[in-house]
Amino acid sequence: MNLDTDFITKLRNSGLRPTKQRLKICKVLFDTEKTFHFTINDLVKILSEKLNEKISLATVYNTVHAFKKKGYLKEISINSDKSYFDTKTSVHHHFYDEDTNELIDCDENAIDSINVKKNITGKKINSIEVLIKVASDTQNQN
Amino acid sequence: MNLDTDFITKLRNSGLRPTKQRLKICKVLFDTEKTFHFTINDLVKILSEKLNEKISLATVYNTVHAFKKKGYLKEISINSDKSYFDTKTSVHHHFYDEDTNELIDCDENAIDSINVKKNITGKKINSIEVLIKVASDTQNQN
DNA sequence: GTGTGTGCAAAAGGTTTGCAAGAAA
DNA sequence: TTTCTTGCAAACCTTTTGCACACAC
Repeated sequence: MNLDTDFITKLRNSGLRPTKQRLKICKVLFDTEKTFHFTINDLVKILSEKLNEKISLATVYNTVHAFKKKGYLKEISINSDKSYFDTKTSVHHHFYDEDTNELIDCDENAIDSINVKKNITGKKINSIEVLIKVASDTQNQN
Repeated sequence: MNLDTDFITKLRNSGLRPTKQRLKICKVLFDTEKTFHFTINDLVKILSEKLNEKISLATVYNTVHAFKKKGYLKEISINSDKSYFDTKTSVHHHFYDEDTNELIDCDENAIDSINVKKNITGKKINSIEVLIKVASDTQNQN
């Protein structure tokens, strides 16, 4: 498979040196047909537990932020104390399951495009994102 | 003015003892015709600088969380390292000014009601909130 | 070789917790 | 007097930083 070569090219093209660590992280994040959500902690865990790769925390942070800056990752806002990242970088909406704290992509056509009739003066809209909070139908809320 | 009495009643009705500290915090948060956004740090600053009230951090956290639990405050999600709270507790949308990190309420009728055509099976929708990120029109992005 | 990237440990925020002292009921 | 609340400091967790060493070019 030529994935490694692809990643090397990808990194080089964006001015990032294709180091061993970055390639490992690429493999975890982009070597899959599916996009997914993760926290830095998730990523470190996957690297160390599943791949037995111990990449230092600082390097993981550096890499994730570098990838975000290059547009390979997106940071997502949910009520939380930590940052979530998304390997799907296009603008899209999310469900947030309050029972499980899971973040789920919303089908592209499940929500009609949103028309903002009144914007802030002198500002341009960079993104419009919807967060739909859901919870179990039967369970009581507290 | 009977605001103190109002707050005392409000607190008592929700099972919270109307302590000196909680009443001071009530005054800052609810003794105004306007709703507003704040972080815990903002609140501590207002209390200490403007009102010269030094309420311990732990107490402010306790109180804000108690108020949130009782539905007097709402926590808002934006890409950030700290929690924002909102004294307007009804479901509504926000602009987030990426230049200034300011959170601005969106006019109620600036966005049409959103129709979610496909929900997660077995879950009920608790809220649908839109975050519109804006930035200066002239400024370059990086 | 030069400059960039990595790894470690320490530091820095924001938030939570444990516990003794104080206030409300 | 019993229970809830406060305040302080320490603990915690996520994220950032400084610096020496290592690697990519």
